[in-house]
Amino acid sequence: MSGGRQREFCKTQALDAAMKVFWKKGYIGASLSHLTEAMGINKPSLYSAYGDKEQLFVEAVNYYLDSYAKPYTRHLFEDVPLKQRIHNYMLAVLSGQCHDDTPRGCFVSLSVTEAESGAFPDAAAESVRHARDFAEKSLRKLFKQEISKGNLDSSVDPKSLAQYLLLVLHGTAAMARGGKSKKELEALVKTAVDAICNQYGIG
Amino acid sequence: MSGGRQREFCKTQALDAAMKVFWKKGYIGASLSHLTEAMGINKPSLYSAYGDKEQLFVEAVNYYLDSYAKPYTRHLFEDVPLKQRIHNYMLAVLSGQCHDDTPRGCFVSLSVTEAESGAFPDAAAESVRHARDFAEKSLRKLFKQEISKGNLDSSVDPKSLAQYLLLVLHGTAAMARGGKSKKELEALVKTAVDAICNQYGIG
DNA sequence: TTAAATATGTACCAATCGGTACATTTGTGA
DNA sequence: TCACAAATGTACCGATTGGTACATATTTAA
Repeated sequence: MSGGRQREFCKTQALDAAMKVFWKKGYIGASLSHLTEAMGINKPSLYSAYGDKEQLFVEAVNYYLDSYAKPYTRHLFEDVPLKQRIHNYMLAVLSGQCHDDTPRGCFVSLSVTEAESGAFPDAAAESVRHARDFAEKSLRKLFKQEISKGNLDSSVDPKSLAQYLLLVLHGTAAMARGGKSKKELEALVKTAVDAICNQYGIG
Repeated sequence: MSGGRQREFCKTQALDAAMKVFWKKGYIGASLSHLTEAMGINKPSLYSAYGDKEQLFVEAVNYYLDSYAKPYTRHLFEDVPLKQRIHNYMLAVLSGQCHDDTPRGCFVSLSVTEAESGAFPDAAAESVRHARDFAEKSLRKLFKQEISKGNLDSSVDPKSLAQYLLLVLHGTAAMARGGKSKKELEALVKTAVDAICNQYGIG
């Protein structure tokens, strides 16, 4: 056991607060003043607990992936028809993009965009790419699985179908961020899922 | 006629350069150093010609709308079948999102997202909203027109159809920004347009 | 009780931010 | 040629940025 004064804040709770600041303001727009205020700590505590701004951001992205994004994928593997699983998944993600307790839109989609500004440190950009790829892998895994089970026609390209759904989710993320209501976006998602399922014969 | 020394740079050309900097780096990320360097002028010249950073941004958004975004809409009203018009329009916008001479993605979609960070001046946010609404209005106008012409079933909601297409374009903007190839995005757009046209009986 | 270890709070650092004062240069109209 | 108007270049402003030195407070191990 190591000696010394014990930390007066919960690292995970503070990380959650920091993540929301990054989500709201972006990496560049989130100043240390914003971060420390939201986390309820001061700068030396932040640097001793997380390293620096970039490492804090990387931890925030990983935390977001584990605590917010990953749980959505359970909808993809439940015991209901494929189309309904897709629908449930899409609506769950959308719900996260429109939640009252978090900023609007998708933290990862936003960060992918910001990472292209040039003012993004390497490790931060890498963590964002990793988070982005997670959803696509889950969807591709699902569709390959369904093809081998015979629930999905083998002429369907798992990659294309996955990318189409991600295209829609990037779209809802941008529109949610822009203020479009959850109800309108739900209708759009329903249209998009219906259209692609009819196209690919997913019943 | 007013006397005085004459400007040594072209206002439109400098504005084009400034727009690309905002497009690449965002409003907050585009510092005056970046801007003046790209524009080839110094700060006092910038302030005397455009006012301040915010007014320069507003002019940049308006310039982008007139010179880049609006010309795409001509595809919507040409003398070819409706589905092909939609397809041509979507591919033209996509092409602008993947052009080598400009940053990737859509300047407006990006700015709408950034405007929600809270650190966005009012006039800047307003000009971005105005630019965003332009595309939707064009599409809704088209579909209303096509319904009254009998080329589109009257059960189709012009607003929903327009929003679906914008959803797709916000999606391609995010994915183009994230590095997805133009070829892959073209295939996705084709899939999305085919799917919605089949759904709505647009031949 | 004491030494080492860790956390916290204050007060600071150089660099950069958006923006401007001022002297200089270059032009127009009389 | 002269007075005035406008653009440019330099050099600066206060505020904020990410980051840290250092003194103090609190803990464990000896």
